[in-house]
Amino acid sequence: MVRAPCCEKMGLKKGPWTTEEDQILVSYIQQHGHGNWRALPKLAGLLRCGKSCRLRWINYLQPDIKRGNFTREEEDTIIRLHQILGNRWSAIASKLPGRTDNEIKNVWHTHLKKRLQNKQNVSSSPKQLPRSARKPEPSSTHLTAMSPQLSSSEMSSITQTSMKSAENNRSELKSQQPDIISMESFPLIDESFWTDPMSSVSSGESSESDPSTLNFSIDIDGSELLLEGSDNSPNIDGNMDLWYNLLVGSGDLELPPDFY
DNA sequence: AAGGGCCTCAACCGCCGATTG
DNA sequence: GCAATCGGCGGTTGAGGCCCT
Repeated sequence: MVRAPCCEKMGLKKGPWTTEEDQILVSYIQQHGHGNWRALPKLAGLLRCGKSCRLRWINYLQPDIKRGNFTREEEDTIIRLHQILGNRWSAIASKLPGRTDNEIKNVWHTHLKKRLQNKQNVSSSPKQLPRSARKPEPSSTHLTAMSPQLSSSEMSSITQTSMKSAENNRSELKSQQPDIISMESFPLIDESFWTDPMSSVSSGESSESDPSTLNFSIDIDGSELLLEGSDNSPNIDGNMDLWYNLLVGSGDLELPPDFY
């Protein structure tokens, strides 16, 4: 049974790719596609491992790769998505056509992280705390399941640094509050949400009970999810703008001046 | 001009979930 | 059901270029 042993690295080349290797890889994939990455280098006549070939193709040789500096808009998008998704580079990359996860990861670590840190330092003042001080987690977001309703203390436990941790938190909450919330009533927003035509967002409106609260309801495959932002919440500050811009795609809402 | 430190980014590493036999 | 591989992901590394003194 099973396949040939994996990672037979003996005799395989490492390090930077030559133009000859690039040409071999490109012409092979153009002719045959990349059915099996592990078998590809052998079939193409490359002394590389399949992983190396895959990486080279995805990050550099693919025809629709966009080279060159990131635009300000792209950088802003990365920052916003990172606030919500955390270090899920591939998910962020999927929202930036022509950009790869590796490229985005690099630009984050070399430029954007510093940019955020600098702006936070510059915007610090006795009357205005830095964002990091006002927000416990960089991407914390207040989510409310439309039905059933949760108390504010219950909601605060659904604060997360990424969608992945959000899933974990919901699992935790489910185990703690089995009668209050179910996974079915609190659907996960993942990558498919952003492109899934079944998902839709209604425009934001102030809560009737609390005018400082802004609600957005999202229909995900028939399940309604409410995003709730409140001035009273230390976690929501700024994030309603993020949600709104990302979900509704409006450029009208401006991020706070100290955001960057 | 030299060289030391910093920055950038392509590539590698190791892990994990999915898939396969 | 189990074991092994595959594909994909995020973290890390290091060579080379750039900048500053």
